[in-house]
Amino acid sequence: MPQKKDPNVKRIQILEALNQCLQEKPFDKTSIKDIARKAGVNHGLLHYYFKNKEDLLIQYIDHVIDHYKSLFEEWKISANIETLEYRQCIEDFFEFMNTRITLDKSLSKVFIEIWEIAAYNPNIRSRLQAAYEEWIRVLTQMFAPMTKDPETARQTSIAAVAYFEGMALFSIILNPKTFDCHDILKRFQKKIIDSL
Amino acid sequence: MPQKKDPNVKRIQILEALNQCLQEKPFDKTSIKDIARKAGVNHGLLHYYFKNKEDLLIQYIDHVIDHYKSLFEEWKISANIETLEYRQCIEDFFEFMNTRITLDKSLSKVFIEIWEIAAYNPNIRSRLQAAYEEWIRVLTQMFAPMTKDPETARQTSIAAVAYFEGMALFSIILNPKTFDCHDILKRFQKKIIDSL
Amino acid sequence: MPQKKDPNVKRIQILEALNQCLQEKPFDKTSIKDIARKAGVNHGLLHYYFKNKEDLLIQYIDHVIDHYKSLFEEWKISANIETLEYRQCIEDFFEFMNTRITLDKSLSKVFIEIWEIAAYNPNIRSRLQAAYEEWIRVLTQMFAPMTKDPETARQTSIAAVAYFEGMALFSIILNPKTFDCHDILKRFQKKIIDSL
Amino acid sequence: MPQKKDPNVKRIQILEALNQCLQEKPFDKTSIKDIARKAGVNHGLLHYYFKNKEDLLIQYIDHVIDHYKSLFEEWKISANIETLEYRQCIEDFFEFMNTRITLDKSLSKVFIEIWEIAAYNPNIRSRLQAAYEEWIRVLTQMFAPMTKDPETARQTSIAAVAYFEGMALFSIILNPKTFDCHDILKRFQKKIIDSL
DNA sequence: CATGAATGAGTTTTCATTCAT
DNA sequence: GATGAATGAAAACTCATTCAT
Repeated sequence: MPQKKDPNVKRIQILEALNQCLQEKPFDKTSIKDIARKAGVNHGLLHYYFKNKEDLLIQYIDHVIDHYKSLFEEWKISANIETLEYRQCIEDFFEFMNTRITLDKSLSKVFIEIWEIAAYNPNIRSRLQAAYEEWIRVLTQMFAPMTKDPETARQTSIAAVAYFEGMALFSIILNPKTFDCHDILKRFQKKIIDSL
Repeated sequence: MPQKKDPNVKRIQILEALNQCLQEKPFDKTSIKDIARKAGVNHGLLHYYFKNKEDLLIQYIDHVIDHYKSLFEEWKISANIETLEYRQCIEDFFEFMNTRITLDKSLSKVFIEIWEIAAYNPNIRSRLQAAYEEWIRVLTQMFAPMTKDPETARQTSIAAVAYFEGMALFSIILNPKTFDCHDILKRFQKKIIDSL
Repeated sequence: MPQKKDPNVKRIQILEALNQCLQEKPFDKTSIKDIARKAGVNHGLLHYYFKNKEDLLIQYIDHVIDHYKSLFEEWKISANIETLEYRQCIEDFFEFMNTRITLDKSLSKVFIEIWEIAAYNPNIRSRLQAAYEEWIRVLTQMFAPMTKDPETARQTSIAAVAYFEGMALFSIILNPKTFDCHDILKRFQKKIIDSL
Repeated sequence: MPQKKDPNVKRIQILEALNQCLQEKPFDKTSIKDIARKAGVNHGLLHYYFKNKEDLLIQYIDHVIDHYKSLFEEWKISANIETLEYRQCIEDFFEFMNTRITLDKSLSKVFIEIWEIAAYNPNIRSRLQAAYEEWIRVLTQMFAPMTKDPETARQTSIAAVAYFEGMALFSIILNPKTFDCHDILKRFQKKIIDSL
């Protein structure tokens, strides 16, 4: 017996199709028909689920950010934060970040695309800002017990996230043969912790 | 009587027009006519100076990178590197980077656009790689005398440049009221130097 | 317990919804979904009650013409025609026309739309012709006792109806502040009667 | 040797193509490609000469109204108005109206279309209003010397134009076999003149 | 060199219609 | 009867590119 149709199923199927398309072409060069083809649905249907291409984009970016967040929630549960020392907790978190986010090439590629869109589109930018602010806030809370003042914790967080994003960028842009991304990430994460 | 015009004059006029256009719209949404209008020339002429839109883009990116490099050459001359201590030299270079490049918002905006294009276009990507490689090499040479081994110098360079690019990104994406970009840049540049 | 619903109830509900839609947009720019929304029914249902959009249009126009006719029948009953003089009867009829039809702005607006459709669609045109023919016939009968020959009565009827339709058009198209539609209508209706 | 190209030549060629299209289909059902085909030009060119379909429509309607006006100017010159009696002048003008405008079926068909568009589009409506106001003003000036007060002249003009437009409508909508449009027009034009 | 008219491919979007549930 | 997901045709519009002048 077919279960009751959840309109979200197809909505997410389309968002995932867009995600795949963004591995090949930037959003502006990806046509509605490209996405529909990849999703295996009729292109007209995209306009049934999404008001227009911009709406699809916004929902996609929210979806990516949500994915990000749920990865973090997942980690929090499995990491048993309460049982860890401050330092250990940060180290674990960095490792989670590295393997699940910063070095996830398809995620990084998508994020370069999102940065560019956000640079020109204030609506998208404010959504992205909120996500970064939250990420920075989480990190600030982790750093706080180890720093002499909250401002230092916040500044370190911003610098750390900037560093991660720069490395994510390089993982896509630079020739992977010429440097070991994970290695460099870890080395300077250690320095960040030591410097607190 | 005016002597024969240098075809480069108009070529660069067009490239600068594109630069201005990119402050408003991404390349894919900027039409040939937009650029021609901003350059004050007929749109048909763009196809005389550039084979096609992609060729214009490539020449533009080369032009941006050249601009970058000449900024650096300029600094090298005015900084009297030979007369400086290692540490002082690096500090001066960082300050030059910060004020002339990383915190130049219009340059950062353009770079976000170039990253995105490079992420999808191997031809552009290899050009961008070469520029980053050179930049990293310059920094590595500066760091080398202060580190115990060349690998450390190179890794530190990559991490430093990643950090700068991340901060450039944040200067465009994040709300400028919520953090002081220059302040954070300087603070962690000091840490980088100390850690060598 | 509700008895079986009369399918006509919903049919007319849809036709009335179309009538409302036509106050805002022409038929070609009114979508099936617009009409369904205004009628408070599912859009798929429109294809149960009407073969297609053209069929809906035809039924709508028949419905408007029927409405017209029943207005007239209503008037005939309440006016006690038999008790009136010829002249009085015509004057009363004109007044009924003016207030209930010609100066009913929403009706006039719909009629301008119907004229346009009829101009291009022979099927609609023949329906509209029949309605005008009947209207002209009614008027001819009223005029006949006062004219020297039936042909004069008929020609006067046609001219009179053309005049009314022209004034209905002007009530929608011209700036209402620049002329008093009712005033002009009455003045020349008097002349028509006098000229018989 | 080809004469210098006047961009108006092609512009008007396109407007005339639209005019032909409007004999077959209403504007909303006429596609840009239909018009381009009839004009014998590429459809993309229509967007070169006209900002969009609405702009094309507006220019078309202005063109029709201008055509109307130049017909009138032409008549004024050939009619030797100054040499005519008031009554003769009006009679001549009515005859000009009948043969060149009211009974020009293709013009009437187009006007029914314009009425409909004007009923829904305030921009078009105000253009049409201006044209009717001018026409009414011209007629008012002709009537004025023969009426006891200017208001009567104006009201008679409005009624007369309404009558002509109603007859133009009937020339398209009613079965031409059932009445003689020109005959009826003339008969009641005479009555109008007599009643002044 | 410079102009701007002309082309045609490609894009988003709308919408009547169908149909399984 | 009623619903809403799904389809596909057709529309307006954009734009890089070409080319005659």
